Amino acid sequence: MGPTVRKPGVPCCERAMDRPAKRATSADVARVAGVSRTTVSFVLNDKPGQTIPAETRRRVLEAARSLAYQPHSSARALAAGRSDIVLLSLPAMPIGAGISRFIEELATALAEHGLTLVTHLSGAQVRPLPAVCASVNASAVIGFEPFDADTARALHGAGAVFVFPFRTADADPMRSVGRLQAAYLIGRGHRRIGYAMPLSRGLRAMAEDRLDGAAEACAEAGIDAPVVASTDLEAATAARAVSEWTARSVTGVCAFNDETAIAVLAGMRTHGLAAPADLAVVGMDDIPTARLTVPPLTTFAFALADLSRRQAKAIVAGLAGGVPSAPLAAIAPRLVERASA
Amino acid sequence: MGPTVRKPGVPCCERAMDRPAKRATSADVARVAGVSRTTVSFVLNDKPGQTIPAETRRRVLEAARSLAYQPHSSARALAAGRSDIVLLSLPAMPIGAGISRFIEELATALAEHGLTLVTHLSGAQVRPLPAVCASVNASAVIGFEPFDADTARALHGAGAVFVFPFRTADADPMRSVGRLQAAYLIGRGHRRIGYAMPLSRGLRAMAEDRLDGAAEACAEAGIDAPVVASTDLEAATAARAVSEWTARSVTGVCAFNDETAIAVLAGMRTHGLAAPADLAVVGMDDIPTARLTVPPLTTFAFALADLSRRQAKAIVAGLAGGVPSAPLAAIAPRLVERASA
DNA sequence: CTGAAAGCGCTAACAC
DNA sequence: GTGTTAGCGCTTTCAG
Repeated sequence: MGPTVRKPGVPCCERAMDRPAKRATSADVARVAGVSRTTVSFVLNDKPGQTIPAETRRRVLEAARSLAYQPHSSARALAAGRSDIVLLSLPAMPIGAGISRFIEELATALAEHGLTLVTHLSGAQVRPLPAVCASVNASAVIGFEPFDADTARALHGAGAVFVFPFRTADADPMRSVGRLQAAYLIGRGHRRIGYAMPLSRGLRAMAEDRLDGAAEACAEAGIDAPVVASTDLEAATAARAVSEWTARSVTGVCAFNDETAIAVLAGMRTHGLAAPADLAVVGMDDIPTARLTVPPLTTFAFALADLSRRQAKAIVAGLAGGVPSAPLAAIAPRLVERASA
Repeated sequence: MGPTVRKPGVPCCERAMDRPAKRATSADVARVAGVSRTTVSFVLNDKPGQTIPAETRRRVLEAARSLAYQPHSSARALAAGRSDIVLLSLPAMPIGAGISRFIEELATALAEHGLTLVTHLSGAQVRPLPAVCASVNASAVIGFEPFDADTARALHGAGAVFVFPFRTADADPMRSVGRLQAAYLIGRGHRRIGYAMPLSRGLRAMAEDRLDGAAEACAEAGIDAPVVASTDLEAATAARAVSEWTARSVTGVCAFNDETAIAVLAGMRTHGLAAPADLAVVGMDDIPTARLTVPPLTTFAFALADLSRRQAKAIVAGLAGGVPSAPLAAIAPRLVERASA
């Protein structure tokens, strides 16, 4: 391939500077500003209840800037007894634009309160969450999936002050997606519902919850529980699932998520079936490519935008010793109606 | 929706225990084991060159376990002058199964060396990387995208010892994807290549690099530079791009990534065109749904698996003061041949 | 209003 | 081999 011309100024694989460039400490700032470290600490954190002369303030700020002073987070955490880190644990599932956006907004909202969000992709092999939490010294950890009792205990033990799974006592977002999907289908006159489970083990627990929700909706409508069939993201496998459904006269299927739904669509294609006439399918997530299928996928999506604000608020309140706000429970997916159901 | 039955033992929105459950310190362990803190530190980190009696070791370990001792990471980082945190900066793009897997493996490889990986989704609004780096006190930061000089400098200033963008001096993986895509098409006899750019601003820089690679391949083959058309993930927009290509007698198009490729396929459909006969399209990433399109998408994918091992190795070496290993450069996407080109 | 002093929990020279 | 002793950089009472 040969050496290519590099854009100037773009370092590639850089080592530390020869002399590790000792970071300026708060003592340095104090010296330059001609005040004590205490004063520096006060103005930099603008401690309430302190009345520092404007001139002194200015000098300190000026000194800090000129030295490119960056408080040492570990030292601060050690002294203050708490870090400004919030850890977000993400399940092993594709992170689409929706979730990215949620994360971005959550990070922004948290940043406004001086908190830093980092994420940890949980996975089978990876370090357990409590260990990561301890490593980064997180003050709070947020989970997309509920934590089991052991994990929660360990998290507390590792110093995490609060734990905020999305699932709350009042409502289970996972359940509600299944519920909403099934209810939508039932509302369109379907009396025999199918459920497309992912074959992937990692998604199992979440899928089971969603299925439960769908089953609840069926029960309430007085129809049979969903006919469950599993599939991976392979047309052939999905085709088999489709056979099961048609054989049992299912007319509408809730897919675990959009990817699964797209697989179902592909499976239908190999049978020469078309949605929604032959079989209606509804997905979940509204992934970017959901509108590019034939027919465009009817799906649901979490309104992640305001969720992020609420989560941020709850965490800040929690860290401040308050009680997490109740509205956290009121998270429901919204319908994105297209043409597949 | 009504109250639903909760699985027992699954906490929902948990506050810290009433009494914050003072974590055991190394002094506690020392007391219980009847030794000094130094000894505790030695056995717990099993410091090389120390020869501690097996019996003492056992007592210390036992005491640590019984107290559920967890070293305080901030204190450790402060004293040792370096944390065990590696920060991975991810661009604002969908994280598919491939990247997830890469991250998981990277985390595992790093964990084997006592390092903890956390990730940060970079985005427009979000806190700048150096700030996050400082907050978590990362020892190293890895980027999927290259860092500009300012960022790199700031990163060092924030205490990050090493910076390892994937792009190296010898080879540019981004460029090479464009190159490979175009070369593949050229190899199949196409003499007039199109390039599908994403409309999304965030992807722009990456896309430009890939396009450069494609242009290089064209130049080397002695054919015209790619005909560039932009599209978002909407069939109508993509259809317009397709018109541009067909109007300029393009017969094969390289798409920025699979999602863009799928959009192109959708755009072709609205024109009644079929791949690869009317227009060949090749994607990049091998996203899960790439095999579910009609026709299944021919695409490329990074062999992330061994990349992760090499990155981990390089980082460990770098942290130990060594020189990052050269083979980092040799990262090339592999072809996933299906039917769209 | 500002400074002195005491740690936060841990590591690492250096003695014993 | 193990304990003693300094700090790491910062926050935070408590005097001045």
